[in-house]
Amino acid sequence: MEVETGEKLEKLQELRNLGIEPYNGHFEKTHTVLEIRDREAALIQSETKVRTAGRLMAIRRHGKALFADLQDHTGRIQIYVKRDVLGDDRFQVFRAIDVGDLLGVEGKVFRTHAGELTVLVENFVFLGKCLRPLPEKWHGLRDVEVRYRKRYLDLIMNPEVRNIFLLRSRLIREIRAFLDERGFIEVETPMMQVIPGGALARPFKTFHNALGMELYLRIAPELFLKRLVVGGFEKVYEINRNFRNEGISVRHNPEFTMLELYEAYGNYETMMRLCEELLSSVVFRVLGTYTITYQSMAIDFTPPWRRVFLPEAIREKTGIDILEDSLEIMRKKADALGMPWEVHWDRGKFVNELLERFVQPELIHPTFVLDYPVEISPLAKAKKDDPRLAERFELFIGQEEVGNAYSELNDPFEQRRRFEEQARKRQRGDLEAHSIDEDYLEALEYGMPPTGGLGIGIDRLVMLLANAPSIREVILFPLLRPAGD
RNA sequence: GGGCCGUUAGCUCAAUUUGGCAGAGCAACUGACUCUUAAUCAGUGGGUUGCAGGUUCAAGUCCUGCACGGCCUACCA
Repeated sequence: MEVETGEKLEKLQELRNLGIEPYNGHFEKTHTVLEIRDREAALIQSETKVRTAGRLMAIRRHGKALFADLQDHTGRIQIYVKRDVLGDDRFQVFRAIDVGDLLGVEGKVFRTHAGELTVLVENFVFLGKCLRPLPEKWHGLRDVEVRYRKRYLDLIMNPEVRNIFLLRSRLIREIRAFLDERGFIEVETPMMQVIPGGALARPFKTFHNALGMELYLRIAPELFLKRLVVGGFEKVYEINRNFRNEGISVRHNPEFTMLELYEAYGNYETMMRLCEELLSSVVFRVLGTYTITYQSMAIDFTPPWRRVFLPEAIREKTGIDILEDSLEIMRKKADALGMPWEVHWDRGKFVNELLERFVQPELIHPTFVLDYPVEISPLAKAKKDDPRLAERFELFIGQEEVGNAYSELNDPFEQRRRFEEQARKRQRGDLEAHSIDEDYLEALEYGMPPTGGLGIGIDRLVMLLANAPSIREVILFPLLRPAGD
């Protein structure tokens, strides 16, 4: 162990000499810190002895007495330790107690002359030794790399970080409550898949030894959830991890959390209404308001939300008609706009680029973008009045894509044609193109009802609500390279 | 993948434009102190300046390479 723990090890021995086994403590709480604060008046009046436990975050020694700050998962409270109250022997123990140690205390609650709510310690149980110094008490832990690598220290030291993850937990709980109330069933589908499908992305590959076969970590649960719709689960959802073998950025972590839900007899219109209701009500329940500020953008979740038609929006911004213009014309117009393009871009790629560059920056308030080209929507139903477009929308909030939904393609013949088109792209070297999934096609052949499906990126939603500039601030353990020495 | 920036004590940070004995606060340790709360007062210890080379009489500082991280960009739905 390192040098600075040497003194702490001596204290560990000192505790043992005083008859305390530092790692054998047991203690049952009667109150959390928050409960003590909430019930202060009654506790003081009835002179109730509370039992609470936590980590010592500061110690202020005063000779024959000391004050300390005890932190649990609900907050901090001051404790007051007096030799008068504990007696000489037990007060001695506090000579060997450090900031960072875990302690259970029992005593009456009172207010000091300075007005600080305090537990007067009459009994205590030592619950664990901290052998390393905690980061600085005032500035906390700032080093971003250390914060991510040692998230436990980040959580101990920085309450605003703890709050982000509490917010994340509440958000997910509210989403579940909303869907459960509406009769959705939560399910879990495979993370390890033989054919990674349901999205256009590169997968992680792994290997099953006993079966002697390659497997992929899922890039989406979509095709399995739709198999369940075939099976008669008419309303299903899954909140779980997806894995995509792509770049890391402030908006991308290789593993990230998605909500996907499917509703039989729905379509993208019903998904739009559901999405609007779900997110606006969940935001309101978690934050108590419909309006937030994200990175200096004022965002209003009050429904109804704006709807923008993608071909129209692009035409307005660029003069490009993504349906009528040939690739050649689109390239010329892009040149005129000063937008760089590449030879291998097809129409779908062009649309994405145009959307991102010219439309997306204006999508601050929640906005549905509708009418995506079918080429980039291989699992979505085409529109009846214009088969070049899919019954699909994406949801943008704060300039970020947060959701994606469509009327699910349930025609097995058409789905096969779409897969075959994707396979051609794949053969041409597009590693993100979808693979042909025969097993899924077979499921469709048994008949899938008309169905609406919706996916929502949970991490990005948490970023918005927590005003977090990086996805790493909302993922407890974001992926980092191993630390070098 | 490319560009820019960063890495100094356990933590937060200093270290003259233009190389000259590596410092402070917190934490730790010793002592005083029974209402303090960034407690206070007196004292003490603590560094392979991310790693490896190079230039120089002399490198935290200049140069090269590497590692890790951050931001931008690219890739990416």
